[in-house]
Amino acid sequence: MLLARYPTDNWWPSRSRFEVMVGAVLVQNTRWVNVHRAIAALRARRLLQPEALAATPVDHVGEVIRPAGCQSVKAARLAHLAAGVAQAGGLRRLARHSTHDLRALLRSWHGVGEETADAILLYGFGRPVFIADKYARRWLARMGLFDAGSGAGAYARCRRHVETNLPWSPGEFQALHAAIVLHGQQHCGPQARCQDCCVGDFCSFINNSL
DNA sequence: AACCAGGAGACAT
DNA sequence: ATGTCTCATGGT
Repeated sequence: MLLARYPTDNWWPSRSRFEVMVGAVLVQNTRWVNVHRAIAALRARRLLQPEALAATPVDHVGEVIRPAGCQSVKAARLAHLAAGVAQAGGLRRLARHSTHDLRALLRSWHGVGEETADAILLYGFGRPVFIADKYARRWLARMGLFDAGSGAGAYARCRRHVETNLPWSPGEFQALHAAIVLHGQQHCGPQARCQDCCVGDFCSFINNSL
């Protein structure tokens, strides 16, 4: 019924692991429609593979991904992604790491922060990870379920709290994240007070689980 | 016409 | 250790 209220079928459309990684960087502070255009442009030039991307001048990549915004910043970050994959020995080798080690490795790449790393872990590598992003922390706090505060470490504290109390499968965590973001975008923005929207099946279900 | 998006890093206090 | 600024395009 969580899926019934907030359908999450193609929340993160992708054809490959590396495409998820690229999308995770491109979507930073950006709407997905614009990311989709940039990814389509990359695909048209066959740049959705680490080797091809690494061999392409950063400025050219920036031109290709322009619809996603912040082109110079993101082009550099994509270059770091490609270089990181190569240095790690390829995607197959990457996938063999434990979730903890893989997170640390992704986080060591310039431009991959906490949320981007977890998005890659969850949607790219199918690991059971809770993305404790801005929407999730605000929603959990407003529901009175968990207030991670606003200081440093809030993200990790919130993520661990949910993961230790909600032993869900990767697919369920994927649906949960999508539902929280959709819920936040539609009913519960920064200025909205989040009232009636939080008393349905969805919220009570999560409420009972935490 | 301002304002902001499915963030992260640099920088000033 | 905690705020503020910047990146930049495209939609409201």
